[in-house]
Amino acid sequence: MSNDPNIDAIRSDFIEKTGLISQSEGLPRIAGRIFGMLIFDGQAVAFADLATKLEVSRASVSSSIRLLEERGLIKRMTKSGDRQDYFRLATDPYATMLQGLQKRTQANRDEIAETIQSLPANSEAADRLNEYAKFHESKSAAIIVALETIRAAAPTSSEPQNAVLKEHQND
Amino acid sequence: MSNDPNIDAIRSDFIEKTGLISQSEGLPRIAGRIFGMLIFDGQAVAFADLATKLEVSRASVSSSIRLLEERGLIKRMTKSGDRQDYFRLATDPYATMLQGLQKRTQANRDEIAETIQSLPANSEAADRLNEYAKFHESKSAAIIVALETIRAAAPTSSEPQNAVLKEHQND
DNA sequence: AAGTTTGTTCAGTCTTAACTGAACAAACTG
DNA sequence: CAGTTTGTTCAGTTAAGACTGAACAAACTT
Repeated sequence: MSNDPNIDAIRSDFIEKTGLISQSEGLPRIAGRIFGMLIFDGQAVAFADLATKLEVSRASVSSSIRLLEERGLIKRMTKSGDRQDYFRLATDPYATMLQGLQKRTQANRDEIAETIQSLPANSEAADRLNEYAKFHESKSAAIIVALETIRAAAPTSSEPQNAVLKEHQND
Repeated sequence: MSNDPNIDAIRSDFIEKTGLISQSEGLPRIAGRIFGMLIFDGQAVAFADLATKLEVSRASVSSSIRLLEERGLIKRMTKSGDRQDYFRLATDPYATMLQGLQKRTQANRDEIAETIQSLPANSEAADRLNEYAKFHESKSAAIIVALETIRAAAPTSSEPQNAVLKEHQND
């Protein structure tokens, strides 16, 4: 947090926003707030600080962290001389989010395509199911376009934000 | 339903799939099943049949129907000589779904843009928030592309499926 | 009129998942 | 070694919203 009370208010506000947005995308609200905090602060944040500043239990932090890690949106870091884990945004979290969304959309399309395949050849329902499949298909295609846009526009800075922190090797 | 037990199984399967897909998109499962049933059957389905065939209460049908109507995904019809309401898919439900998604995405982007505006000019957080805003922006733009694709590809048949049914004028 | 069919509403139940506190294991410190 | 800090796990609570049954109003039928 900053020493400017005004900025702190904006920050809290932003964190709440990301919490709500993430919730609408199927993540728990706390995970969204963590994500928002990492965006706003820009530096690696300590595990304990996440719990303290967001006023949630360590258990909640732990499980939300796990979700965000699994989705490739954040990275766990360590700091020599400090036993705590630190977290920062992954290198290109937005591309990764889009990629995940695209995969799920494509999976939906494939499921519908399967249903169509299993239909007898003359089935008059096939056309309508196909419309539905095409909907998912074009959604998927569009997300790929968005992915390319974002990847082109983001030659993401390769500088680590803090030389003392180093990537944690997990599995 | 058809008289072919095989097709009936495929049909039920499909209806369950649409239920799950819709659920992942923030609609109640029953609403998704109704949507799926309307896709598969192709004809207008009576209110009572929705409750019976999906084995859910009329109350659930009523509220899910309301959601689907509000989103512009289905239409209520009447049949002269029949007191029941009938339902069919709206003319281009997929375009409408994409439009809704696009609006919500754009609204998210705008909220973030607002936060950025409220930040003092020299704030070092601005760049990171802007990345986040651009993510939503390109997602929104991509959905518009999908919309155009779908609208171009769907010169939707203008023939009513059943001459006896007529559009219900609601408000 | 009384009775029926229809869809909605509302209060309450049920389900699911988010969230918590406490117990725990691992890694440290003294 | 005993004691602390750290993150995870697990059992249980809480909260949100999906779903139901019953009461209801409106539009019919007889």
